[in-house]
Amino acid sequence: MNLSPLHQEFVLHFGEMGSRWGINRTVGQIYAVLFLYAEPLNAEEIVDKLGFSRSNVSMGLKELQAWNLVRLKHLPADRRDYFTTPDDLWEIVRTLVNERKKREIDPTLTKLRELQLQKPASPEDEHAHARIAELATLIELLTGWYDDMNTLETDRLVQLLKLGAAVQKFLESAGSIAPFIRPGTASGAKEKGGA
Amino acid sequence: MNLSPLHQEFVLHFGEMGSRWGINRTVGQIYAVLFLYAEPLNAEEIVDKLGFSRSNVSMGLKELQAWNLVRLKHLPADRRDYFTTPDDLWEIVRTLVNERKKREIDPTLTKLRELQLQKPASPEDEHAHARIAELATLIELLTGWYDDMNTLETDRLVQLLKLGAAVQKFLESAGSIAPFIRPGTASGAKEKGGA
DNA sequence: TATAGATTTCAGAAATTTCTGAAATTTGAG
DNA sequence: CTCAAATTTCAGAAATTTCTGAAATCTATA
Repeated sequence: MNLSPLHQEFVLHFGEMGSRWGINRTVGQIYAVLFLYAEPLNAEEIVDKLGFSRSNVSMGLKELQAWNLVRLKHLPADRRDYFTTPDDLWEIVRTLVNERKKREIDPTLTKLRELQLQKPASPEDEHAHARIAELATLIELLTGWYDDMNTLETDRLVQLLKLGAAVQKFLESAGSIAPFIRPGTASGAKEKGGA
Repeated sequence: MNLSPLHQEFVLHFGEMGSRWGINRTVGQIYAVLFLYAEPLNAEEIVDKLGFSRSNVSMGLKELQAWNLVRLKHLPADRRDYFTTPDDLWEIVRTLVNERKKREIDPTLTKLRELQLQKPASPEDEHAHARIAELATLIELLTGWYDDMNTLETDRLVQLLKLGAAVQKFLESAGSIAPFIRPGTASGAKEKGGA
């Protein structure tokens, strides 16, 4: 590995973590290198730094592109592809969450809705049905909230995050507010399942 | 597979998704079965329903316990272990997020802090350092916010989620509020990286 | 404390995923 | 259009993960 100790340690860690996420070690390391360097890198440079085969790097980059996690750049008078990660970390976070939602949540929601159409054929099915409905409602509430937050400008978002639970203060005086919320949203949420 | 069509379809889906998450197909399916049934199940019943080997089920249950995702129950005059998932879905969500945070975020934050102590040895290291610092700050902001929200009662949390981006309305009138926030928090956050 | 039922452990088999080198394809400059 | 550089594809090798059956361990109670 052709990296300074600082770079190397970061890259190795990201590789490890990569496998706890959906992506694999190689992809994690490639991302880490791109993340750390100010300048865009081409595939050959990544090969040099990480010591993977050229084809492996190619596949890794392809996967990162599928995740929208890297940007493709071109330098004048050089037809190789160069890659970077966005400078703005919030852009990265948004992409990451969007993509994970797309892969890990949305298909489940679709499936749950589909299952809700099936006619239950036994008391056990009835119960499963209720459970599935509850789960769908909850996921809709969460993803609806997320989509909503995602429309906020970063500065606003950061303001809210810093506010944290203090935002709750407003809810106390919110008897006056609740009525303002358009009623037909992800809201329908059960008041709390029937334990 | 010894399951009604409804159960089976849900279980298979969860198995698939399980592998997109950190857990594997088997564990996902075991969880799915426990989630759907009102009554606690013992290992043998799971073997019967899913057709895995007894030892595989044993390992799967152990992993689910390590994730805190199942509860152990005992029936009178029966010394087998019975397993369920919590009735309250919010409890499940909280556990899930807590555990993923513990496994996927916290170790990275620790590592980043550790790397920040290293002395940069080149201009490239300087840049990497800045990047790492920025990332650490952002993660601290997010996890700080999460910890904060996690202290809220479920009802409050749901209220806030339903409010969604509308909560932003308060920020407009928040010149008056910002000062109230204790200053020494995850807040220090850079105003927005230096693109 | 002996024993039968329940659970866990573990080494190797099976399955899956990742990685490579070689060959094929794409691309742009001349 | 041709050629050389750059990238992608792909079949099989290597590595890793998952799964199993058999043996070991644990545990409640008679």
